[in-house]
Amino acid sequence: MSEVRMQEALATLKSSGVRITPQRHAVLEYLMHSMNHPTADEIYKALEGKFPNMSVATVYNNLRVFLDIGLVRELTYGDASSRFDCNTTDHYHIICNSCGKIVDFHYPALDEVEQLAEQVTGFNVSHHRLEVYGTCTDCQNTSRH
Amino acid sequence: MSEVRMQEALATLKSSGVRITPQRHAVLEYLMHSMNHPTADEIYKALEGKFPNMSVATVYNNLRVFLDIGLVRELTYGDASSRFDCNTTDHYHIICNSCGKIVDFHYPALDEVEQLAEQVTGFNVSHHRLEVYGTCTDCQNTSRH
DNA sequence: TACACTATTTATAAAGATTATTATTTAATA
DNA sequence: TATTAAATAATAATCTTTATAAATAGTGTA
Repeated sequence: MSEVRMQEALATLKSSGVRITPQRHAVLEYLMHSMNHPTADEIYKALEGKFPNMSVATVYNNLRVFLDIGLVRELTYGDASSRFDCNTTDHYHIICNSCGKIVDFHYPALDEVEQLAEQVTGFNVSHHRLEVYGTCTDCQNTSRH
Repeated sequence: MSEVRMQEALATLKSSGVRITPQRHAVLEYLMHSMNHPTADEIYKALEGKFPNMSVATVYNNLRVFLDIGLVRELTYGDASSRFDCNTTDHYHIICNSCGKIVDFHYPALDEVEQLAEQVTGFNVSHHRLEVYGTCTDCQNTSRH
């Protein structure tokens, strides 16, 4: 979104010894300005005009790099494509059963659940994921006809 | 697990107009007696001895049937294979980062989260999913060397 | 029990997402 | 500018799941 975050991200990449290629820059920029958690293919198609020769593998490679450095998060849902989220602050997602739209929402991190799970199972807990499902306002309206 | 549950499941199938074929019976039985949320491929391989000519599609077809009737739940994790859980009572899963083992644990359903998400986003919430990740006791021990 | 009807199975191909491979190109640094 | 390791492009391969069509087999009925 903001130019500041983009500059910070570029600095993080540089300090990690990652080269800033035009394709890499474009993928990162698209992610930063995107509000809808795009898939790898959506990114690929969006940049097709600017980079007619770009390979899908390049998109995946760069997403992997960003993941490793912690610039983006991967959202995986079953057999469908992964989606990528450059907002790495603490938040959860609510997903529309009808159109698949993903919306962010905030909620105090569920530390209790982690603690209870740890006690009951003996696991050494690292993190958790939570998604809420439902029907978004748009789909509620269209189905009202 | 118990014979009673198996009989109930068969009755549910019959009353839904679903035929009880040997393959279907075997897949259901394997799921019922399985404690580790198997993948479609694991079920397929496990029944290979008994049904040398069985097709993978048959396993998927039957799992789909069981899903539709509500006898099993599908657990999807990114690009890896889906896993199937015949325990349809309210519970969550904790997953080992190291070996992938899935263990059940109970926790009061997170109604508050659903309510808050509904208020904040305007969605009409249907359900949620939550998974906790960590290292299981076995993997904690083996890594201690 | 035999028949008929339709669901189910099998075998195979196909789709779709992601990864692997390798030759070519290019960014960063001296 | 030259060098070198990293990144890209093009392609093939892998893996899970679904689609298709012909063959098989359950189940109700005569």
